[in-house]
Amino acid sequence: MSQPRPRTIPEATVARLAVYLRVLSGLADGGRSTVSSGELASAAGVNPAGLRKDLSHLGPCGVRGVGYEVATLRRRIAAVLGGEQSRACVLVGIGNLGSALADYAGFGTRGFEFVGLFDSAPGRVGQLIGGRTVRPMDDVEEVVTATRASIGVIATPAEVAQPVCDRLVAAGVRSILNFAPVALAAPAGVDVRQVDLSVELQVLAFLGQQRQVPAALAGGMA
Amino acid sequence: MSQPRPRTIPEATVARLAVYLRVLSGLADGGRSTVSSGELASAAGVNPAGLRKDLSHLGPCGVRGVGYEVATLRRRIAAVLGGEQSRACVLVGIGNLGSALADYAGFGTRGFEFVGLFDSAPGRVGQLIGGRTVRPMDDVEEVVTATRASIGVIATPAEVAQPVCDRLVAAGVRSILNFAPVALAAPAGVDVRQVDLSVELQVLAFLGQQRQVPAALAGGMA
DNA sequence: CCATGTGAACCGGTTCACAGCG
DNA sequence: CGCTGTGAACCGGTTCACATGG
Repeated sequence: MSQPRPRTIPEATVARLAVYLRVLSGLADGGRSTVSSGELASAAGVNPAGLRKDLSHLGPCGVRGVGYEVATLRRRIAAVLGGEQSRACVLVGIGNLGSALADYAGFGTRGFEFVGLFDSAPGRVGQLIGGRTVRPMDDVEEVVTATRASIGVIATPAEVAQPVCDRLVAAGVRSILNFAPVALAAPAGVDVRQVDLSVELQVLAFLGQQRQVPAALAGGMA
Repeated sequence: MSQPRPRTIPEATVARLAVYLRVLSGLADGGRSTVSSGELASAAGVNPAGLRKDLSHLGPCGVRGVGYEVATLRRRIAAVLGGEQSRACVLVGIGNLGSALADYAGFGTRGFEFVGLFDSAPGRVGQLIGGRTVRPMDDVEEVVTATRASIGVIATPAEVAQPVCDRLVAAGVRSILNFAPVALAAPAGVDVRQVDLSVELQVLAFLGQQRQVPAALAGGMA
């Protein structure tokens, strides 16, 4: 309400705040009332000093010599992430991945609501997924307009991702999470985030293979 | 075969190489024989200079004044990523997300083979997903040993992810891709990569909300 | 002449060490 | 005395501008 808003928060920090929020929710459910940076950091898989620096972006919110109050910190982070109000999302492409996303409870509990599931395959339309009925792609503009959905999730095959993106943007969507393996072009003012599952696996495999090579070289190089 | 191996490649570069590889495959299928850094960069969604720097880690592989030969570059990247040989993976947790992963063609075409799908729910065992039969969790050690699978993918609920991880590591898995929303602890020498779908959405929502605030402040601050 | 390849500045983020305070 | 909060060094990665060479 007033102006104790921190000017800006690094994107990397925002991503971790979301993780802390999840851990804090678990702690709160377990009845814990306070945590130290060390404990919270270890549960989140990060370095304690880094965690404290992350939290410093919200202004002081711990008690020196003691730690952080779970309930307070949780509320504080949720407020900064904008998690208090619910946000309407549409999801396009209800294949295996789309169904997984529609069903995933983690979204609902964080204030994201899928107000529309869309697919162009007649066979998919009408199916009930995560309590919602899949609608034909033709309805997408109407739903986006009616619900003022500002977030769109694309889980279609790569070939149709760009046209789907264009339609979403034209209908008023301002943020897009893309699971299709193509780089999407969108006008300025529209955020696009890319999640590429096979890239993750490829990086992992590379690191694994790297682990071997240096060991082998150690003998030959010295 | 010889030692023209670059000493080391930044992880961020490895991730992008995987993307370039996909784009190049598409270009090759389309019959293209050469590309410039600008064109390839735009298709991959990155900056041209950055792309050239990425490729420089493989040693010179373009023709000045012309561009890159699609087939050659493709083979070169595939070789560096180790994509020539097929790698055995096991996948634990065949819910919606697990099924999506098992079905995803993008893995197979990049040299990843799921040699075992596992779930502890008796109802899931025996199902046929992506051409493979789901096996009971009890078989996991046997399969990992027999196939020498070095990569494990976890798509279970958060509560069981850590014990599953422990079993995989004990059985010989050295790299783990974790989709469960918990930080996994693993011994040194085991790589763990975390993919958190709801975090991505949360970051996107935050950026979207940020877009509004500065605009509003502009009037009040001046 | 044009696009690659790269050295050098630049930037954001991470780590460290310690000052500050309950 | 312990844990938070933070300024300063540190590091990896990105961007830029230009030298290099077909």
